[in-house]
Amino acid sequence: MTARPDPLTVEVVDLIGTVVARYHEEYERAAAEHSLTGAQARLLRLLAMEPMPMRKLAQCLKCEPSNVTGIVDRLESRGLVERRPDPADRRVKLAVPTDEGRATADRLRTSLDFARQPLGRLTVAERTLLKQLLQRMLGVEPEVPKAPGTGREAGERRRSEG
Amino acid sequence: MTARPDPLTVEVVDLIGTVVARYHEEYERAAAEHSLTGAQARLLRLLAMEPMPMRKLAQCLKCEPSNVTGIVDRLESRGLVERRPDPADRRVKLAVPTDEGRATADRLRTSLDFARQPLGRLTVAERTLLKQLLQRMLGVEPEVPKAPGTGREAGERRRSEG
DNA sequence: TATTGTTATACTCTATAACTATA
DNA sequence: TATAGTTATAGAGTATAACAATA
Repeated sequence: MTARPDPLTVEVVDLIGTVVARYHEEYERAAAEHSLTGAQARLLRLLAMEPMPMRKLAQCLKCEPSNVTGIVDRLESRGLVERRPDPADRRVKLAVPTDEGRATADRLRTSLDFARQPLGRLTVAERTLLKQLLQRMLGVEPEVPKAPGTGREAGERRRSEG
Repeated sequence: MTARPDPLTVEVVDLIGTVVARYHEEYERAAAEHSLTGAQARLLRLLAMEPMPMRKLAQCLKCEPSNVTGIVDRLESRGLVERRPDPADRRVKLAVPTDEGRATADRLRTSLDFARQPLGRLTVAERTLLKQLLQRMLGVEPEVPKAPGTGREAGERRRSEG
C-alpha cells in the first residue's frame, strides 16, 4: 500500500499543490497579456535582472542550450532582446534586453500581482511567520542569524511519519 | 518605476517562487522515472482517484478537450488507460486506468516525496502553522470552524524566532 | 581537444477550427 | 440545435545529436 505520510503532511502538501497551480496560472496569464509564453517571460525577466550568455540562460532556465536559441530568436524578432558579441571570448553571445524589452519585463512584474493579491490577506506578522516557515522548509538560512542559537536547533525535532 | 510591494512581501513571493520551481522539478523528475511526461502523470493521477469522461479531464487539467485525446491516446497505447463507453450517453467516453495504470499512479505518488522531504524539516507545530497560513492566503476556509472565532486570531501566534 | 552557440530532428503539449456521432 | 469526442493544423517547448567557429 505504499504508506502515506500522516494526514497533516498530506494536507499541507495539497495546499502547496494549490499554491503551485495558482502561481502558474497567474504567471501564464500575465505573460499572455503581453503576448509572451511562459518560457519567454521567464527568460526576459532573467535578462532584465542581468544580461548573460546563452549558455548561462540555459542553466538558469534548467533546459538545454539549443532551446534557448529558439526562445531568444522569437524575442529578438519582436525587438525585445538583442544578441551582442562578447569582446573577451568571440564564441560567446550575450543576450541583452532592449529598452522595450526592459519596459515589457517591468510591466510583466507589475502584472504578477500574485504577489500582492493572495498575500494581502495576511497580516505583516503572518507574512513574517510564513517567510520563516518557508525558509526552514526549503533549508534556506535566515539572513540574519545574529544570535548563535537561532532558536530551533536540534532540540525539537518531531517527525511524525513512517 | 511601478512601485514594488514592501520588501517583506517580495521576499515571501520569491520564496513561493522557489517552492513552485522545486515542486515542478520534483514532479517532472518523478514522472520521467516512469517514462511519463508531466501532463501524462497528472492525467493518470486524476484517473486513479476517479475515472471520468474526456470532457471532465479537460476541465480538471484546464486545457482544451482536443489535447486530452492525444494524452489519453499515448497512455492507452502503453496499456495504462482504457476508454469505455458510457451506457447512459453514447457520446461520452469514460477514461479508466488499467490495473497497471493504477499501479503506476501509486508508484508515482510514492516517488513524489516532495511531500516528505522538505516538510520533514518542520515540526508538527510548524506544519500546522504553515497549513493555517496557506489556507488563509488561499482564502480557503479551515475545514472545522467549530468555534465562531476559528482560532487564528491573535491568540496563538507562536513564531519561533525573529 | 574542449567549449559556445547553432542547426536538424523528433516528440509532446497547446489552442483553434472543422468534423462525427450522438442527444 | 447543442454536446462529446475526434481530427487536422500550426506554433511553441523540449531533448538529442551533429556541426561551425573559437578557444
